[in-house]
Amino acid sequence: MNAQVKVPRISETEWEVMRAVWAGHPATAGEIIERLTAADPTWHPKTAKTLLARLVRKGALDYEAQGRRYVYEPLVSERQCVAAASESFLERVFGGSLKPMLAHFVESRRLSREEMDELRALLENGLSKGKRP
Amino acid sequence: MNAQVKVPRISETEWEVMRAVWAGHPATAGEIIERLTAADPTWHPKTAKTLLARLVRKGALDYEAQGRRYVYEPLVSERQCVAAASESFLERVFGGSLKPMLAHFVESRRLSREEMDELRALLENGLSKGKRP
DNA sequence: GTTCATGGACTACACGTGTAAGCCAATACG
DNA sequence: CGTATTGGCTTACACGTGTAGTCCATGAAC
Repeated sequence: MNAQVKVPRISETEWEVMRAVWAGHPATAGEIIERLTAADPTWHPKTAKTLLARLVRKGALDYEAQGRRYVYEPLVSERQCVAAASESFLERVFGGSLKPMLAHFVESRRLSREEMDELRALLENGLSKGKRP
Repeated sequence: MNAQVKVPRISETEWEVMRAVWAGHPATAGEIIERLTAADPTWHPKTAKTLLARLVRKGALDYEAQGRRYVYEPLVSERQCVAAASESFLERVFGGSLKPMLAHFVESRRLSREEMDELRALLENGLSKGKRP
């Protein structure tokens, strides 16, 4: 189940579209556009359509004709894309060093008491349990 | 010292150049190119020069003529750029939610016991010392 | 059935980015 | 001093990206 498919490069704006698709699929262009405009009313339907087409061409999405309209489906999982983007970011901005990166985030943003606790718990578990659901 | 200067958008490749500059400045183009090729021999001097010029135009670097050559100096600090890039990444990939992001990294990469401890310490301090002006 | 609206395909276009080459002036070398 | 070299300035060019508009077919509304 881990075919390690090559994740295409997803641009900034394309990420928004992908997230709209991941939010629930299969989904028609209309539904996706609805989600996009809900989050940000400045989205232009035509723009969204162009992005959808590009994502299909890139191999990030697939579609299936359903009558006169398409239903889109992701070909790459959010996990995969998140992993790829994170890796790239880590490399580019922190030269690949994880600790400075984590330090930066923990420092830069105030975490609530709860978040800290949860994160701490995550640290504990990550070591002892290392299990992947 | 915190003029909060607008950080220009630094592209992937430009990051490499900036890091070479941050590594020690002022530095001549020659020195910078040396550092770049040291890290990655495929760097072409002309390409590096183009990038330097672009970074100057963008306002990320400044230079001062020193005889027939320039010495470059960053106009934006690594801290600033790291912060900006991190913010953008966090927004794009994790919708701005810090915790899932941290969770992802803690999960995805195996941290050594020491790193975990350090990170945990960081969490403790972050809270107890939370000096927020 | 004719018309309008909806949805997809194709086209447009400027700016960013990666990757250099060509040109020109000053300097170092002989 | 003349020449080769070095370093900067200008130009090139293809592909990616953000942002749409136009064209065309099909289904919905009358």
